[in-house]
Order: sequence, then C-alpha cells, then structure tokens
Amino acid sequence: MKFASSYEPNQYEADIYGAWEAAGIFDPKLTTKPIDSDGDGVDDRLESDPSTDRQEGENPRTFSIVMPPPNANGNLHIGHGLTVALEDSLTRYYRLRGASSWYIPGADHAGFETWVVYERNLEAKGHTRFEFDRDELYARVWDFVAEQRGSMELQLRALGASCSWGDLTFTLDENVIDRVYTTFEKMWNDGLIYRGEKLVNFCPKHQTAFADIEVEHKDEKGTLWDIEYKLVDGFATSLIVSTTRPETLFGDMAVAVNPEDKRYKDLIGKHVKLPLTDRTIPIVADEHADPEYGTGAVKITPAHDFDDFEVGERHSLPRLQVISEDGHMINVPEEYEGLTTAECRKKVLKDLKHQGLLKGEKKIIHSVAHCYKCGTVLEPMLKEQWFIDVEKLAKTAIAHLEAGDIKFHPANKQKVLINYLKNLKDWNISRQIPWGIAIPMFRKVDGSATDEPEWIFDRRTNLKEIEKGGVKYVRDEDTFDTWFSSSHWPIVCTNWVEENYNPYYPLNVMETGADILFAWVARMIMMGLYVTGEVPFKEVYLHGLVLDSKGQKMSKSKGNVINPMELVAKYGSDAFRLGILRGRSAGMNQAFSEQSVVSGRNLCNKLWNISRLIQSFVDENGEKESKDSISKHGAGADSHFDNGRGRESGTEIPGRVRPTRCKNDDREPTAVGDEQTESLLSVSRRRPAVFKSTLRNTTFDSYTTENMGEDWICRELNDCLSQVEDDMKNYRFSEAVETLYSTIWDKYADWFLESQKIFKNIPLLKQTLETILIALHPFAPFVTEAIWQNLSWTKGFIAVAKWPARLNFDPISAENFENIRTIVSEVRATLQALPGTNNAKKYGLLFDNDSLMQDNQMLIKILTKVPTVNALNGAPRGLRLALANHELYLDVPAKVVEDYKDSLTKHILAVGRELDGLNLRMMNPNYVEKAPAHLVLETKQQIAEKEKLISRLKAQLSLI
RNA sequence: GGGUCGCUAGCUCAGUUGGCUAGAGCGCUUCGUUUACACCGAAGAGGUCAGGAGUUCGAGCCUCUUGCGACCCACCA
Repeated sequence: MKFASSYEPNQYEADIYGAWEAAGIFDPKLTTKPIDSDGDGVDDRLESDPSTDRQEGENPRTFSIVMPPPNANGNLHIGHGLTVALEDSLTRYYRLRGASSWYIPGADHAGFETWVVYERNLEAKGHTRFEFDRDELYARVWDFVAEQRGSMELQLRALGASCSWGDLTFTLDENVIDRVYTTFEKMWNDGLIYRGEKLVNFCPKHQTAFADIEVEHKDEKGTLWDIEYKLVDGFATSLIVSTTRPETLFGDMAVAVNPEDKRYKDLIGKHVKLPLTDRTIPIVADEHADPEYGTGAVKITPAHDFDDFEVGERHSLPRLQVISEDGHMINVPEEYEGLTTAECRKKVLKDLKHQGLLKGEKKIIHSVAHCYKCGTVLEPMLKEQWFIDVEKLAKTAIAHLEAGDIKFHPANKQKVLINYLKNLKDWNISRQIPWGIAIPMFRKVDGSATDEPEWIFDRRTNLKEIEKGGVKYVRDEDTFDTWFSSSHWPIVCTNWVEENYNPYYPLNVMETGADILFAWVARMIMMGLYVTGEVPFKEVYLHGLVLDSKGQKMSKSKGNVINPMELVAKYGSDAFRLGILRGRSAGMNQAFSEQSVVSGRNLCNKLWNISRLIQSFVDENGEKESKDSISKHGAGADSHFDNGRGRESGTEIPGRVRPTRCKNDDREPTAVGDEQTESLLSVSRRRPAVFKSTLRNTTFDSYTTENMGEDWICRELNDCLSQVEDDMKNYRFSEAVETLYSTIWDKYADWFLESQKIFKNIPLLKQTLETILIALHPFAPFVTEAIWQNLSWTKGFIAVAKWPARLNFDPISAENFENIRTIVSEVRATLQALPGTNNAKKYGLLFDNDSLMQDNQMLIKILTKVPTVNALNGAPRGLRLALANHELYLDVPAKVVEDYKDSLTKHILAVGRELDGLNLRMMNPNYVEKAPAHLVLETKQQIAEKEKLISRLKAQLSLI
C-alpha cells in the first residue's frame, strides 16, 4: 500500500507547490484560451457589454483578487497567514468553479518602515542620513532591500498561495511609478494638488511629517500651568491663561477669549505683554476659547498647535516658528536659543515663577500625539507640503458607497467608512524620507524669470535640476506617502489602462485588514474612481486582528507572537489554514490558538485515511475493475504522477510528485513555451487576455445506489456542496470549513464508510471521495492534491479539477437512512447504559414486524456491531428500545432488564416533560390560529409520537 | 463629544429573513484497541443566551433600557 498510515505534510507540500507552479496553473493567461462561443475569432468578453459580463451569479467567468503587498524584505506574520488563507481559499474556489482566476501577488517597499530599519542600520555603523544625498540613499536602500528580499515569497508559497508569480507587482515597479505620476499630473492639472504651509505632525527623531492617519494618540499625565499675561495700554488688570506647553509662549501671537464670555467682553481688542519678551499681543474673540475650561483665556501659538493655527487663520495672525525640526528653540530671546523643548520648558517655568507670573499648576490627563513607529512625541510643525484637496474625491466615493456599489463584509463597515469620508481633511502626501517614489515637482530657481509658475510638474525625477523654456528648476526632495501610491493597487496590479476593457478590473473582492479601512481601502476607492471612473472592487472583506489564545493583542514586548511558519512546519500548511479560518468572522478581532491548528491537522489525517481505505477497496476490487478502468480512460498507468501503487514498480517514495505539468493524457497541449504564448506574455502587462481553462479533467464512472446509506450520503454531500457554495458567496469561511469538517468526519467517515465496509460500491466510493476532496481543496490544497496524486484513478491536478456536480440519489431511501441512524444510535446508547462492559458483543437485536429492519439487517448489524439481528418470531423478550416507530428488543437476560429500570424511569420522565411543553403549545389557541400550518401540524405529529413512545416505555417498565 | 462592535457551555466561537428539544471545536466523564485513522471509535455531562422591560401565538435574534468590556474618529489651552 502506497498510502502511509498517517499524512506527513512535510513530505509533500514543497513538491506539490513546485509542480503546480511548473504547470503554470495559477496564471490565467497560460491555462486558459479565449472564450469564443460565437466563433468569430474574437474573445467574447472583449466584444460583450461589460456591464452584463461580470455576472453576479454563481459562476463568474473571471475572478480577480490582489494581495495586500507584504513588506518585500520582511517575514510574514500571523495576519499575513490569515490573509493568504482567506484570499487563496476564494481564488481556489472560483478556479474550481471554472472562473479564469487571477490572484496577483505583490511586494511592498514599505516606505517608512523600511526606512526606519535602514536608518537604524546606518546609525549602527556610525553614519547619518545627512552624509548622503537622496539619490545615494535611495540606491543604498534599494540594495539593502534586494539583499533581504525573497523570504516572504517563499513563505507565501509555503502557505499555498495560488498566485500568479509572473505578475508579482513591487510597489516601486516602473509601471507603478508611471501610473502614480500620471494620476498626480492629472490631479495637478485638475487643481486638486496644492502646496501649502500648514501644520503637520512631525517626528523630530525621524525628521519626517505624517498624515493624520499615521498618528497615534495616547492618554498621558501632564501639567496645566496658569500664567499671568498683563495688560498694556495703562490697564491694571491681567489675564491668566492655561497651558500645557509653556515653552511655546514665545510663539504666541494672541490671547483668545470666547466672544460670549462676559468676564472678558471689554478686553477684546486690547493688548497684553507677552511674558519674558518685549512683545505685545492682542486679545481676540474666538469660539475656540471655552469659557468653562481653565480661566477661559487661551494663548494662541499658530505655528505649534493645530487649533491655534486655525484661530490664527481666522484672525490673520502671523506665525512664528520657535521650535526647529530637530526639537530646539529658535527665534527666541538669546538665553533660550538652542535649548531643547524640555530644557526650555524648565527655564521658562523657573523664570516665570521668579517674576511672580506663574499662578498655579494642576495635574491633568490629556492625549498626546506620538510617532506610531518610535513613540516619540510628535511636534506640530509649520511646513510646506503637498496636499490633496480631498473634498471632491471623498464626495464621489461617498456617492458610490451610498449607492451600494461596494458590498462590505462585515456590512457595518460601509457606514463607518462613509462617516470617515464625510469628515476627511486634506491629505498631506509629502514625506521627508528618501525611500519612496519621488514627488515629480520642480521649483523655479530664485532669480529666474518671474512670470513663470513657481512649481512645475515633470517626470524626470532622476534629475536634481532641469531646464524648461530657458528657466531652471530644482527637484522637490520629498517622496510620496506610501498610501498615495498604494491607493492605485487594484489599478496597477491588473494593468488597467485607459480606453481598454479589462475583465479583471474592478476586482471581485478586496480582502484586507479592518485596521487599514481608512488608510488604504478608503483611498483605493477614491483613487479608483478618480482614475478609472469605476469602483476598484465590487466587494470588500475585512478581517480582524488575530489575537493570542487569551484574546490579547500579539506583540513582541509581550512575547506572545505566534509565527505562522513555525505552525506550518509543525502541522502542515493545510492545518494552519483550516485552523486560522475556523471560528473567525469578518471584521472581528479573535483569539487564535495552536489547538485549532491541531484540529485542522487531524482532519487532514482523517481525510488521508479515508482515502487510504477507499484506495484499498479499489485495489481489492481487483483485476476486473482495473481492466475496465484501462478501457475507459485509456492507459491510466503511464501518467507522470503515477507512482506505481498497486502495480509493479512501487520503488518511488510515496507522494514524491515530480514537477511536471499535468497527467491528463488527452489534454490539449498547454500553451506554456510555445510562440503564441510568448507573444501573449509580452503583451500581457498591457492588456490581459481572457481564456478558458484547458486543464479540466475528471470523468466519473456512473454508479447506482444500492442501499439507503448510499442514497443518504449523496444527499448529505449535495447539501454540503450547497452550503459551502452559499457560504463562499457570503464570505462565511468558518462556516464553510465547519460544514466540510462535519460532513467529512461525522457523516462520510462515521456512517457512510462504516457501512461500505460490507457493501463496497466502488464507483460511488470513487465519486464521493472526489467530491469531498475537491470541495475541501480551496481550504486544504496540499493534502487534497497529495491524495489526488496518490489515488490510482484520478487525473491531472485537483487544483484545476471541476467543482463537483450534484449526485443522483433516491430521496425516500436517503430519508429512510435517518431512521436507521436513529435506531443504531439508540441501540448503541442503550448498550452503553446497560450494566457491564462489552455489551455490544453480548446481546443480539430482535425486531418484530418491521420491513425497514428486515431489509437492512446487514447494515444495522455492522453499524451497531451486535452479534446478531433477527426477527423476533414469538413473544417479546429482552429489553424494548425507546423508539416510537419500531418494535426492537435487545436480547438481554431478565436480570439485566431489572437493573435497567432506573434509567428507564428517568427516560419516561424526560419524554413526559417534552410532551408537556408540546401540549402547552397546542393548548394556546393563538398558536394554533396564527402560526404557519406546517408548524402546527408538525407539533401535532410530535405529540402523537411522544405519546406513543411514553406508553411503550411504560409498558416496558411494567413488564419488568 | 461622534461612531462601531461585543457579552451564548469551563475556553474560543457559530447560530443567515423570529419557528421543533440553542450548536461546533477544544477541554471534561464513561466505555472501547472492531483488519483506514489513538492525529481513533462509541456514549455522555455541561447553557435562566449579561440584567430588566416591551412587541409577538412564539424572542438568542426585533424595540427600549441598565450594566460590563473592546475599538475607531474628533477634541482635550
């Protein structure tokens, strides 16, 4: 026997992935040919109406999905593991359903993240970024990334991601930069881009600005100081202002009070002397000042506070920057110049106290902005940056969202996103780090012609200086926020171009983490609509965080990080995928434990053994069957994958599949390597062609069902398929896995296979096994393929098999098997409850006047494992089983029956309680009148059944 | 301040438009090595569905309310 007694994933996974990849089955451009049903030589897709082409129905012709690009030089973490499990299950499912499926992998240059790592590296070697210019740094980081690159791609393969590797998109690929520049130029021309001096969140350590979204707010203890600002112009009074940042008083341009605040009404328009300086500043009226807070008077520092900036704008106040980018005081009186902000705060407080101007302090909790990477307190900094005016973009996006153009999973995220977009502020896209896409803007050199615009767009960002029309311009040294480029992801991955119908855009679904709904999904939607006029994807599936087994967030500092690759190595890729999908629903942060992976591993092993048993039945079936099979399928024995099981050779290591294309003998030649494909490949980056798979396989022998168990399993498998199809349509991965798990284990193995140990309907065994293998393949690709390759009769790759058709069966017979199951369970339970052990071997089963029992004696005997099943032929004896519709007895001695009395009494009471409940319901006239008729009828039947059961149990009891 | 989510068995979670006795995995108890599988088989215990009120013939599900917990956005001089 070629199947080992347990499934060892490590023996198969790498080889199987290699074989898939070599066969090119993950690339829709290689495995498919044009759909040309009308025979006019043109792909129907390209001539059909796009709106009707992407049908909503069960079987889309194309399925496209992009991978949220993992960091090119990093390792995958548990979240990537979940992402791949979700995306790949979808991809494989739709591939089996016959869609031309394109899962496009990516790699992220991870602008800021990578830069932080690189800079740390640089500093460790005693260098700083300031020793190099941007181009040098860019080249150095490029090399750094190139060195580290590749491991995540191997890890994606280990997870079984069936993505089209030839289409891998790196976020710094030329076509990406091209597309980003095109968009930027369009926005520039449309007036959506502006350069503004605004306050930005600036990290003094990393020396770069962030978008609002990247800022992390944390509650912290702080101090609120009251400082006295004295009025000038001969007034004797003074104002007390409250502040948490006394050092910024040098940048104060006004003191604001609320216009409604009676206390200060007369002071509006007067001036105060700014302490520690010679300056005087005005008192202005502004809503921003809250009369309830502190003293109701607030100092205004437009250059160092977001609110003050706005107050400053309203009152046309000048802005004075008093903190430099590296966190030192500038533009301040000499004795403070050059101090750090912390030193300056100390000195200011001391000097104020000395002058008697410090009037009080109290401890408060307030939220403070931090760098999400290093935790440094961010400094609001006045800087010139590029901004996108998001108003129109957001409005368009909201309109499409409200129209329901994108379906969300979970659904509530649609509302959340709309709410976010409604309050969206302009987007700062400038970053002061060299690792990223250069902003293609050039500034006129001072002294040049004055009537030229100050800034011009130009793609030649490789040049520091350019000349246009005799005017010299220098390059802006900033790079784009990575979200600006990655908001183009669906566009660039699918090679969308203007004026060309692209069957893969919009994507069928965007799957990503719920935590980047705003940062990424929102921006992809805005950008997709702006660039293509269409939403970039039809549906969004958001996954939550994977928490540790105690529900805690994983973090290095807590030491509770689970490495997906360790689990894959220990239990296999399939086990990991099954484990992480189980018990998880869209958008929820949910715990994850190794235990669920163990359970996945067990299922794989179960499936392996199911297949092993069936193969042994097939082998046993002997010569005749093998001859039949040869005449039907042609010489099935000479395939590339055949490893000689059941035949002569038997020398090869089990499961060592050779990397080769496909074992389909009658396949049409795959396009790999031929001229047509070469030319196809070369144009494919521009315009993807749509093809239909040629790699379909699998022809079933016909079968006839010969007992109730066979009809029943057909029905159960059909139900399972419907359930899985419905679950996949609605992105209920956990439920799909759960359904498959229980169908395979609790139904197929525990009931059907047990019964087949005597009946052995070989054609049906083959077909049903293929059904469960294919249905599970999207979730457990490796073990199903390993089995497929080891079975003697299967062809090709399961990865490109046809989704199973419904099985034919007799529904009455299938339903009757439920009776058999009830009987068998009751026999087992009763035997278990009887005193003594090994009861199943001791007592036979007797039936009276029962055709179901008569016809299925053999089936009942093997399932219950009792030694005999016989007709009663005479007076009842032994123990009557608690079954309403069948008169069955366990042939036990009177003494044993006596001992069983107690549990029988208990049983009668339990049934009695159920009966009471049912009767109560029927006595309610409203129920009888208003509930649907079929429910009322059902209740009536149940009452009748329970009554029958109770009277029989009572009769049994009285006999004892 | 605005918004979202959660509370169901010891643990982690399902429960799709309200409808039979509320489910699964793991854990637990008992029995069992029967020629696929101990990564196994059989049987079983365990739940006032966070509390309260309402709508309904009927509520885990709908409405209101209270409590506890998590998260996001904005603000916090």
